[in-house]
Amino acid sequence: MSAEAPSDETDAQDDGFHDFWADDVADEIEARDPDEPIVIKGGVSPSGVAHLGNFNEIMRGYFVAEVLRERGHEVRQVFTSDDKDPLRKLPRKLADEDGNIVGLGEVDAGALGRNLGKPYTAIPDPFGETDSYAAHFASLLKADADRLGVPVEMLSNTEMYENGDFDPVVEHVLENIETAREVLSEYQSKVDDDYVPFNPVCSECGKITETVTDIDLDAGTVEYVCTDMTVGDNTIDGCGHEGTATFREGKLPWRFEWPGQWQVLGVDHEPFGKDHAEGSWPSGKDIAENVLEIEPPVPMVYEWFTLNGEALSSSAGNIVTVPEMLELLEPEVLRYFFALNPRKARDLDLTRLDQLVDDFDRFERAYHGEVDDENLTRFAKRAYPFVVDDVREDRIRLPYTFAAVLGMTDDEDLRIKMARNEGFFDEDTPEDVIDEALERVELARHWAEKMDNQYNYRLQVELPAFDFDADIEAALDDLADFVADGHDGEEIQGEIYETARRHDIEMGDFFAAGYRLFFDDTQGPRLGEFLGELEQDFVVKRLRRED
RNA sequence: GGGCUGGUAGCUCAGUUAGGCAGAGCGUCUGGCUUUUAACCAGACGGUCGGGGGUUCAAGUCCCUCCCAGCCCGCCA
Repeated sequence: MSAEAPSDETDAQDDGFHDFWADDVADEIEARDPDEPIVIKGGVSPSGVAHLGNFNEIMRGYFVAEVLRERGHEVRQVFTSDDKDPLRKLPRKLADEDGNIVGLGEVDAGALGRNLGKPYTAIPDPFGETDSYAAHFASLLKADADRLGVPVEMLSNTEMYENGDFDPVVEHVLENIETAREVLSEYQSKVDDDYVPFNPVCSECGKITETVTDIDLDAGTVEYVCTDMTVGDNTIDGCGHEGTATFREGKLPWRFEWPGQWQVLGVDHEPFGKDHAEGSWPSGKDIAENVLEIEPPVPMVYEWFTLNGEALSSSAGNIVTVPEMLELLEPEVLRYFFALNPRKARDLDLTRLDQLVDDFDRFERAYHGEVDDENLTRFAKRAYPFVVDDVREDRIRLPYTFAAVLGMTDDEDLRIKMARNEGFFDEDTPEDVIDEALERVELARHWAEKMDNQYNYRLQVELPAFDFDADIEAALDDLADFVADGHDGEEIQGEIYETARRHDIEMGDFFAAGYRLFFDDTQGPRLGEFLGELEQDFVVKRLRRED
């Protein structure tokens, strides 16, 4: 993704106020005079499903990364999978390698249950495709990032421990354990004089343990006992094994691990959700500054969005994945969604996706200077090049709902003709532009089907149930005769009006009768032209209400 | 109970930094395109900017207070 700097975007920069939030964050990062490459991180713990909510972590950082790249910096965007964390409870839903969401019943749940307490990287992939549960999850996220055109480097925490990347951090924290305890105890009441900020992996049962009995800094090892671990209301049994672990055979508690990642990776910026704003961030910042003695990254808190008015929840099934979204809209529309102000809690209402797409189209027109809205135009001038891969003027965007209407037929020529009739294409519109514009039809069609809304027109193969007045029936018979004589769609359309007038029936009632017969609905596409495209015998029989 | 972030038209949202006429799109309604629906054109309707108070010549914007929502304030991440 490359982006040219719009030439008319200047004055705002002088006084520290920008039209695109990513510029504000970029300013803050630049103000610290960071080493190149600038590192922007995101991260999650592998859970059951990689859903769209996780993409805040990736997309928010992405826009900042792109802004910095445009300003001439080298930027490395990384995403850590916190995959040395133990599996604490069984997920209720999982996503398979294609992003389809499946219940636990469809995988070997028993195998998962036996692995409670073990690091995600030590648990087999429930789908048997990749090396581990963690690898499965990471590959889903990576694939989704690719789909959205975001170059992000996936990093495994487990590997970072194995490589020894964390050795200096673990060593430093254990060396300064008094300070570490003191700082963290401000945030966690559990921290006392016995607290050891290191959790070894039990060499016997493979679970993460919490009881360290001795530290040997010279040898770089700790002694531990594999005791029970309390997780919420449940207890994960320890095996009682007493052993020795190196700094690579365990992990830091997350409150230390997060700042540890900042240190190891040299993180300059990290966006995080509102849940971290009050708990983890203050402690992470404090630990970074006063235990690790590093500068914490520039933070950015983003609001969560809701889906169809409810919080995202994989257990409640209220989630959507990137592949699912990309069946309904273009990647750039999804990118646009994440380019909007992160501080606003938004609702992603799938029933009103047309609204989101309309907003995007308007945003795009604003970039091209075609919208009389100063605020929107300023935002679009700056942000659009980061949202759309390939900035061009010749694109034609069919309104989403109109594209949905075109989706009632699979006949591409009919789609083109209808779009032409509505003025979206003219005689000079190049074929590839038309083809590109029509790509939206499949998306909008999926949406209409999935939502089963008013745009979900289906030609009825069987004669629907109906109840017409005698004069309407007579008018339908007349119209049938007209069609039987052989006329094109435009003529049929005209004749519908003529017939209705002749029989002195309400235009709306007559159209409603037509939509009932062909779509079993009260509305539909422009009827005459549509009938003109269907097989004549079929239309005649249907108008005569014959099976 | 304390803290953080939000609350602007029926819906989705700009505008809040740095006080200066309450805005857009969609929806709705009316009319138009000598043709219903979709689209398009014109117009209209639509507001206690969450409530109240304060500062100011002037407040959606600043201050105080209250209400509502989400999150954090055990553990974990």
